[in-house]
Amino acid sequence: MGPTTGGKPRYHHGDLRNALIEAAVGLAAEGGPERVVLREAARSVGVSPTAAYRHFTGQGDLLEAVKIRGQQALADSMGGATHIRPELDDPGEEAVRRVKAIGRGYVRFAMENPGLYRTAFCRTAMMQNSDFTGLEAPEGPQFAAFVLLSETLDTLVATGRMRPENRPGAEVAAWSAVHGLSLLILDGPLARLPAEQRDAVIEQTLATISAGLTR
Amino acid sequence: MGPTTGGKPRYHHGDLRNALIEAAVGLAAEGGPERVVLREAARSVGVSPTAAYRHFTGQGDLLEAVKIRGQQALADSMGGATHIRPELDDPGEEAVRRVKAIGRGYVRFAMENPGLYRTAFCRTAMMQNSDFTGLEAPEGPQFAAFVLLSETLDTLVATGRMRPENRPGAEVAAWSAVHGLSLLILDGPLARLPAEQRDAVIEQTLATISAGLTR
DNA sequence: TGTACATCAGTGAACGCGCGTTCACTGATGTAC
DNA sequence: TGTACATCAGTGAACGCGCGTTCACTGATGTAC
Repeated sequence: MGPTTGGKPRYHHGDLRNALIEAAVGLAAEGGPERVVLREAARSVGVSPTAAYRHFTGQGDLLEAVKIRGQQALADSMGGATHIRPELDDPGEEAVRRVKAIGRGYVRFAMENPGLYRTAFCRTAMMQNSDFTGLEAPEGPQFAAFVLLSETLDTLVATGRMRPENRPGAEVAAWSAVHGLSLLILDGPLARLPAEQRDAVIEQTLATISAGLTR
Repeated sequence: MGPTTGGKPRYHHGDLRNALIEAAVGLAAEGGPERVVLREAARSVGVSPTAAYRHFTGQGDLLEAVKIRGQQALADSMGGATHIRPELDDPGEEAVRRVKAIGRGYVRFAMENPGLYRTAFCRTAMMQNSDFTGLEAPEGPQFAAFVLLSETLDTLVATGRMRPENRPGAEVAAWSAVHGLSLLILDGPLARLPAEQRDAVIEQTLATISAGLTR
């Protein structure tokens, strides 16, 4: 049952936690993690700030929830980027193509959702509580993209495109490249690059990293 | 003439602008860009907040100055990382070694100076005023590291290690990899990696990107 | 060398702001009998 | 089916905080004559 059933606002919202997160995601999309302001999220839902404390321990807790949503959105977007038919006949070619497609999806998401992307990678106090170290595939939908990348890299090995001794840590190399590229485009010197040159530089970086992985 | 000449504080500081920047750099080193607080910098220099407005248009201007200092510190650190004697006999080998050394210096600086590193790449309003687009070598000591990288990549081509058609945009690929790696280590999932594995992953990433550049 | 005066570089008090958070509370809901 | 009561989910006012910034000012410095 939705919160607005009946059309009139009710004293009990019904799904306030989610409504607050969605409002906060909207704020993050507009202005990044520093725009995730508890009072403003409450305001835009039409509820007193105090009400938020029934559902979150505080502002940091809300931000953490938004961060996870951002990670999920990134994962979803990247998943979509690899579904391009038809697949190439050669499975090795196909795996290489997929690695690049994943990277392209990553950078595109960052460019299309800069505030949310920044929020997905912002510093938070909760960080040390996670057991994800970037090397193994963890549980949870927000890590789906990482799993997708890992599997594709495995295929690279299985098809003889990547040497097995280069496999460990390959996720990190790939991730580093697209993450760094995204941030240089969003916040760094590449921000002022014309779209055409920017796209060329993205392709060049994807080519370089995939060539390195298949060395 | 230094500001503390004579030992007693004087009404006219003599070098307040620099003193404020240095205090602010210290704050940035402790807690990143959000710790760069005009009032606190003034406090630690022993001067009223208002005095800062004789030397900066406001907090953003001070932060910008700190950011440039951070970029300079990074450049200095990286420059030092390449000065390893003896050079290798083969100039091609030597250029490859230098590319990796530059990257290693970059990541090490980030790990040793996390707050300052973050500040060097933080978003500021001034950003769009710069004419540095990440493709050409600009003026100024804070870009020395970029110039160093460019020259080394040129050497890679000159010695036949890199194909000329891969040269354009190569800085971006290299920079993206070490920038992304640094941030994943500082703020991301790699933060909780044991030092040994972390170092292995750094070397693996440097190997991958340099292999990609010399494809 | 001395003096008047413009200019420079500081002071100190105050402002408004919006935040996160806490407090005592009340309206709505659901459950035991 | 009705009623008493515990519990849940909200309200509204208030707090302290520290920030960036502005205002009218004063002490120090340097320069023209």
